[in-house]
Amino acid sequence: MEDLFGNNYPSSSKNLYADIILPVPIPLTFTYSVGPEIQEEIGIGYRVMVQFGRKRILTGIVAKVHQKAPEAYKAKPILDLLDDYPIVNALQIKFWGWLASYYCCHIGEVMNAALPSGLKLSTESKVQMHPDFELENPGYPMDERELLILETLEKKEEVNVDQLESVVPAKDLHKIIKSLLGKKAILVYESVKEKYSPKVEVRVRLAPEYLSDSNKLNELFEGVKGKEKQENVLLKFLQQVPIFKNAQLNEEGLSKKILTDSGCSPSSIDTLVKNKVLQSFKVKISRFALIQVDDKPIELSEVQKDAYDAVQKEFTSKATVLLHGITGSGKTEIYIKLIMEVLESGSQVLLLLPEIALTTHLVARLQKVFGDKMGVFHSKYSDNERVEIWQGVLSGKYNFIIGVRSSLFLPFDSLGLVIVDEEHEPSYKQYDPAPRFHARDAAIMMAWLHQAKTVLGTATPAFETFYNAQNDKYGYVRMDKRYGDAELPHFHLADILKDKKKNLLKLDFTRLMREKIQEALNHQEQVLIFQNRRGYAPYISCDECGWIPECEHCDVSLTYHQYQEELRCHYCGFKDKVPIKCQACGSSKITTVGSGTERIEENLSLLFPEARILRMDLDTTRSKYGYQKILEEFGSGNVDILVGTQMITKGLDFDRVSLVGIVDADRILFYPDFRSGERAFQQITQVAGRAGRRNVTGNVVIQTRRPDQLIFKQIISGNYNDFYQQEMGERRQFYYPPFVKNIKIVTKHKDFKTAETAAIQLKNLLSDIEGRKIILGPEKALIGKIKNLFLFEIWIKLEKNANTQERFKQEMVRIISELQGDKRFRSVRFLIDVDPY
DNA sequence: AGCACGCCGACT
DNA sequence: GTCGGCGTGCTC
Repeated sequence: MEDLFGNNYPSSSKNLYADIILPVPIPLTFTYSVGPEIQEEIGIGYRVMVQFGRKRILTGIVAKVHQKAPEAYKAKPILDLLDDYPIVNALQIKFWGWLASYYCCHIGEVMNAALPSGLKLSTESKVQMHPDFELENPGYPMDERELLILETLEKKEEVNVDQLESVVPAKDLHKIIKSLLGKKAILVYESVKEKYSPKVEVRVRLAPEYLSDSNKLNELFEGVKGKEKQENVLLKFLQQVPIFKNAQLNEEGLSKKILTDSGCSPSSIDTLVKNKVLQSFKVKISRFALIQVDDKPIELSEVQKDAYDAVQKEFTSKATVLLHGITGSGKTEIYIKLIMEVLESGSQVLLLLPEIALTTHLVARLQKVFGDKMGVFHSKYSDNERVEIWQGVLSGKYNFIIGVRSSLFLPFDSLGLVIVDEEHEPSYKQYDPAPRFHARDAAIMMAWLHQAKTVLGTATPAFETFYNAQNDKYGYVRMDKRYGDAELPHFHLADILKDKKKNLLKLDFTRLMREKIQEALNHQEQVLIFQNRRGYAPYISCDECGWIPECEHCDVSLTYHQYQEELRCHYCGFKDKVPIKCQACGSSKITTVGSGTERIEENLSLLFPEARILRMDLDTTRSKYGYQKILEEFGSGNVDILVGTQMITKGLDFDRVSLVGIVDADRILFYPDFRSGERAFQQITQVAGRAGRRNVTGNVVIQTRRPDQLIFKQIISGNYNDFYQQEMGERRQFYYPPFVKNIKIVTKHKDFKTAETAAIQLKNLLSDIEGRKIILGPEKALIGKIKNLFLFEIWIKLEKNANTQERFKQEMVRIISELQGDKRFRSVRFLIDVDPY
């Protein structure tokens, strides 16, 4: 409505408030008042700028709009509305709330994890001289440094705080600015700047008048006759953009870069633009190259078709289906078929993959099928790229996202299907920072919010998942035939101790392993060697007294890195020189103990000097494309042996691998954790799955000191169910998940005693909470000190009852915040990990 | 978390 | 005397 003076007021101005989620670790939303200018627009999911505390200006997300004025305080006003449309939808806000409550963290922490930092805003403090202030007549005495700043400000309109650091030392700057503020000599204000800058391309097109009138075009060519450069530009343009065939094409234009790349000079293009022959314009472009779509229909085999039908059938009664298909059974095709179906119905699809699987051929394969409708969300991408994917989901450009854990936070509004591939992967659980969520479980929740379906795919289901399938909570589809009927590999157990006694163990390799490798090499077949430990040697030790160098800040031994000739702590990055003498007894007999991938690689080159060997671990794949390079190299057949960590279990699908060797199975098996058996089964089965080809049976050699272990029999027979049954017996007996719900609490403090006391106190308080439970500890954590902070752990086992769990968590959070109020424990950090891994 | 306020020790 | 250490309290 317009008043007499032409001012515009919202028709129904009222007292409106908004609850804002702010990126701070406080378990609340904050109520701000909504000014009349933005009352019409504001809504859930919009970004706003607010002042928080005395100094800070933050970006927040509107969680709720209402008219209830807060009673205890006066709400501050929202400073600014940042968007024309909500950047986060209501389902996401619900999802955030669920994560915060289920995983016992603050909603601000969820917000921090969810939004790419390009969508949070950067506040840059700017300084300017106070309009009423006169340097000649200051009104207050000014010291020298204050005058320096004022002089700088007089020269320029506005200055960034950090620019003043050149005038006055940074550490004093704050004080001086504060003092100047007090003297009303300057103003400090925040200017908000979007960090996100879309990538733009400059394009040119022909001015429209030439399009409709062919005479004009002829005239044009007459006109440029003799002006060779310009003529060239026009010809190249028409060659690239055949406007005679399709006039529409002119609208899209042609990238200026294409013209300059084909030999046109930029200046001649500019001249044509200046003469209004060409028009120059800018378009936002995606950072991802378009890939040709392969429109061949995918063909499912009989087995795949059956499995696909079975999944669909399960979906009629269950929202979540476990697709239990052994390695090489062809789950990917089933995914593709399911995805296509959902996309055609107009819904969105999310495919989650573990980090390391995201650089493999699976992505390329899917990209071939889905082209640029598919967005890839990777953790190695820059923030700009993440924002682009975010906007792409928002605008509907991407209906299908394939990505890591954090792609769960993208602004989907109509998911129809979520697929969690390699569902058993422990890396789906986030530990640091909060929210400590499991992507598989969160995905199921997310799907539920959208009334969508979930497929959990794996060759070796997590016990929790299989348990749910057994109890009819999830649907279950099994595929136990390898694609193309490839045979399962032969397993061999090699006894490390026996060989050692007979002096047959050479450089970590048993005779059997060496023979099998030689055999494969003779047949020109490829070999994978698995060692789940990177670096050269895990530690060094004194032969005389057993002394082992340890980190000064952490409770771990230092790892020996041969390449840099140094000892390094994998927890805090501490580095030390390699000692020449034992610091305990003075002996100079210091040797390396154990083997990492680096040493295995070296050993192999000594044992098989003629073989071409490559190593794949965190150290050799650190660069953006390091991983792909190694895979390509191996795939090309120029490599005989690939040594690597977990990584080699993912995405390798090479026809020429006939042997898989596991250097030290015990390392996987005897990890002090109730899941070690499950994990060993998964890992060994996964690596073993890489062995074998269409018509030659593969071999798997497992080196161990305990070949009698039952688990090996079960792995070898591939009998997941037997293994599951037996392990579950133990889990039931000793109260482990899935029979109980686990919560781990870690106390962290620089003082050992304080960390311990806090944990003891907490345990006592927790014991009084109602409900059936077992509380273990506190115990010093496996690694008792990291970065000079001591760690204590409490493990809670709760009965399987949603109400008990809910109540327990609520009480627990209350107790912890009370405990933090105690001045002894003020600086103790309490980390809550629900469903720890 | 981050930031201010306030209360103590060791310096020009 | 003040600079700066960090313990304490609060943020709509």
